[in-house]
Amino acid sequence: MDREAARDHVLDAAEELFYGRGIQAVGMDEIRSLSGVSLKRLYQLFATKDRLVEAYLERRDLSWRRRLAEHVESCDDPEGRIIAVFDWLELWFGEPGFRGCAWINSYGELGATSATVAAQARRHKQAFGRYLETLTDGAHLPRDLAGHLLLLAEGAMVTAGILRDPGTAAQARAAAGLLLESARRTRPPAPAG
Amino acid sequence: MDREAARDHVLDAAEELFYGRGIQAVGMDEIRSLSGVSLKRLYQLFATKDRLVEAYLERRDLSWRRRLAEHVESCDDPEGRIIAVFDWLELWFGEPGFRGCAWINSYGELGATSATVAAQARRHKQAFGRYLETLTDGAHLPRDLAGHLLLLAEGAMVTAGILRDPGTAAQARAAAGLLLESARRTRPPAPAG
DNA sequence: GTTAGTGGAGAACGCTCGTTCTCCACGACG
DNA sequence: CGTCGTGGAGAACGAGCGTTCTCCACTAAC
Repeated sequence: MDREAARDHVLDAAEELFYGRGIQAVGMDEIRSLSGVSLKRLYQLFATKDRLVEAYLERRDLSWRRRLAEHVESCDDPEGRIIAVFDWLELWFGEPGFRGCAWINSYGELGATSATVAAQARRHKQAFGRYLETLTDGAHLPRDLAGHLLLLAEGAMVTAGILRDPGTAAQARAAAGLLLESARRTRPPAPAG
Repeated sequence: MDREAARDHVLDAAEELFYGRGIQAVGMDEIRSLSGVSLKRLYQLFATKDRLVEAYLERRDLSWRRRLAEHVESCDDPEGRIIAVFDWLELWFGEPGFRGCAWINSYGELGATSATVAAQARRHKQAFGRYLETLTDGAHLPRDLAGHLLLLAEGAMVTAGILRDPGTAAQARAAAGLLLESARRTRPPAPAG
């Protein structure tokens, strides 16, 4: 197994275990068992557990935002794209093993003791917020709306994780629709032609 | 120091440390140091650390909901009470040492490994949700609104904790105002008299 | 065939921490 | 005055875990 493949296996195992059970609850031995990569090699790839955690959050950030963007961009209507964010949340919440947002959970676990984890959570949420702004910009709607949608989406992630209520995403989408409608009223679309 | 006073001191220390730094990051020795209660006595009051965590979350649940209710009930207007929830969030977010919601953080840390903590987080959020329903009921507004407000409030707690943006509560209040307005439009207040 | 190098398996080390134990000071009672 | 019980301080124990080390099998070059 070459270096890249080993790295991927380790990160796959880390993501499954850290996300599913929490970071502190998972030992390096378990990462080894699940990844099939020896402890020696593991420490050659990631010098410390902290580094592995960092790489896990980093890789998940890229894939999470890519998956969201791919779903949203399958919709052509600018306002429809905004709603599509919440459709995607619903898909995500329904995935087996869903356990809330990895960054919210990591922040709760390590935000107070690890500046790195706190910064990664902050960056991830800022990136998500900026993405929502590109969507409201694209629909010629005020950026305030993006901020409101961010709060709704974050609340939905938390609530879906803790309450395990499958209706949470639909609730969030409904609220997003109402906010979008309010925003449209204050700034109607530019006249066609 | 009698049993009750010792118990209070221990819970005060536990709340300060667990909330401020995370549960797993704080050892029983530190609880002893800060509370001034000997380890022996501490274990007489709480047989295990798990029990202490349980008692911490339990007591904080009661005080958090009481503080919220006291602020909300200082307002007489039924719709004003709904907005007052978000005013109180702003006060809370501004308190020194604010670090997000204790239950969201605990759930992120221990939700996957402790059924007790997961259940306490769930109960706390359900109680908050029911409280919001009493407020929408009181204003003769649909319960859907309460669900939407819950998501906004949860999102605000998470975002304020992670992003440390002091404008978060105001954003949430503005969004709540828009949702309230939408809801009022669909179900106008009963005619006076 | 011998040897040097690589990598795997897992034992070992050192630290942290939850929990228990030891020892001692002190006050109450005979 | 002696002794017994209570409670405090903190040492000690045992488990878990991050990290390192040891040992060995295997391969390739000469």
